[in-house]
This record gives sequence, structure tokens and C-alpha cells, in this order.
Amino acid sequence: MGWTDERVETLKKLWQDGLSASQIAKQLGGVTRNAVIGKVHRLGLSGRAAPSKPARPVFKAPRPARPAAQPAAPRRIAEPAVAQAAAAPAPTPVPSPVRYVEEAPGSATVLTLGAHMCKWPIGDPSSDGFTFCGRRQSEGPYCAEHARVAYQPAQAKKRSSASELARSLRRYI
DNA sequence: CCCTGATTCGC
DNA sequence: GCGAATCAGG
Repeated sequence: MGWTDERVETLKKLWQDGLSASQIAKQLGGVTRNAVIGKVHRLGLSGRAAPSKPARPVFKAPRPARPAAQPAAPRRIAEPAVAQAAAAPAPTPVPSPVRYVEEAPGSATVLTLGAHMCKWPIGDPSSDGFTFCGRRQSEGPYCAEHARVAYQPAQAKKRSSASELARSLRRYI
């Protein structure tokens, strides 16, 4: 199917309405989302209300030209990735201040977490705000406080309701 | 793995 | 002009 005036008009409308390229493609029918995106660019309306855009162009390195379309051909071009690794000077591995976090647990990042620092996770590991406790290790990989939480067997069994347990645990998170 | 838009370039 | 392939992200 080609781009009739009407289909282009529909495309414009839906795009401005904030629909995604794939949704527009599905609604128009007979085109893929790539076709829609391509058309959008050609029409010069690539930018719209962009929710999660860096605002700044964020400098993108121009992609090396595509190796040409060869159907059913070995896609990967062998590349000597090993050679240039040696040229780089050995980056000093970090002076190793090894500073324990005494207060404000959770300021140890994956980068600053030392060998003997409490590895109690704080926050959402999939988020970039993720940290570790970072205080001095006591038992196992944890500080004394977190070790208690980690290794409490069935001690809390008497009257500790589920909500009470949850509350006590939350303190450590 | 799902999705998003962006880009390149053979057709 | 078109859009598949590919990329870079969320």
C-alpha cells in the first residue's frame, strides 16, 4: 500500500496524538512501524511531545555504514577487537580508601563497596539509585545489625504477627 | 524479551 | 520516496 493523501493525513493525526509508530502502523494496516517512522521523518514531524527525551541531543556517534544488504549472508564481520586492548594504559584500580560508612547506611555504591563492607542491599537493584549498606562487616557479608536480620531463624515466632515482622524488617531496608 | 524512536542506504 | 535492517535505549 502506498501513502495516499488520506493515509498520510491519518498518520499525521495519530502521530500528533501521541500514538507510537507501531500502533499507527497497526491501525493503518499494510505497513510496518518502520514504514511509519520513515514516513514521519520524511514529513519532517519527527519531534513531538517527547516524554522521556534527554532534552539535550546527547551526542550520538554516527553509526558506521551498514555492510550492505546481503540476504541470508553471514551478518557478522570478523573484527580484531583484541589488538587495541593492550594499548590502553593500566587504569589505576582505585586508591582503595576503604572507608566504612559509619552513619548514613546505603551510601556505598557497587563501585565503592569494599571487600569488608556490609553488602546488605538498599533500594531497587534495577534502579540506578541502588546502594549497599557499606558499614563494617561483622558476620558473613553483613554488618552486625543486618546480620541479625539476615540470620534470624525462627526467633520471631511468638506474638509477632506478619505485619509486625514486616515493620521490623522495613527498618533495615 | 517486550517495547520505543532514529538512522542508513539499497531499491 | 520507500522501508528493512539495525542501532540505542526504556
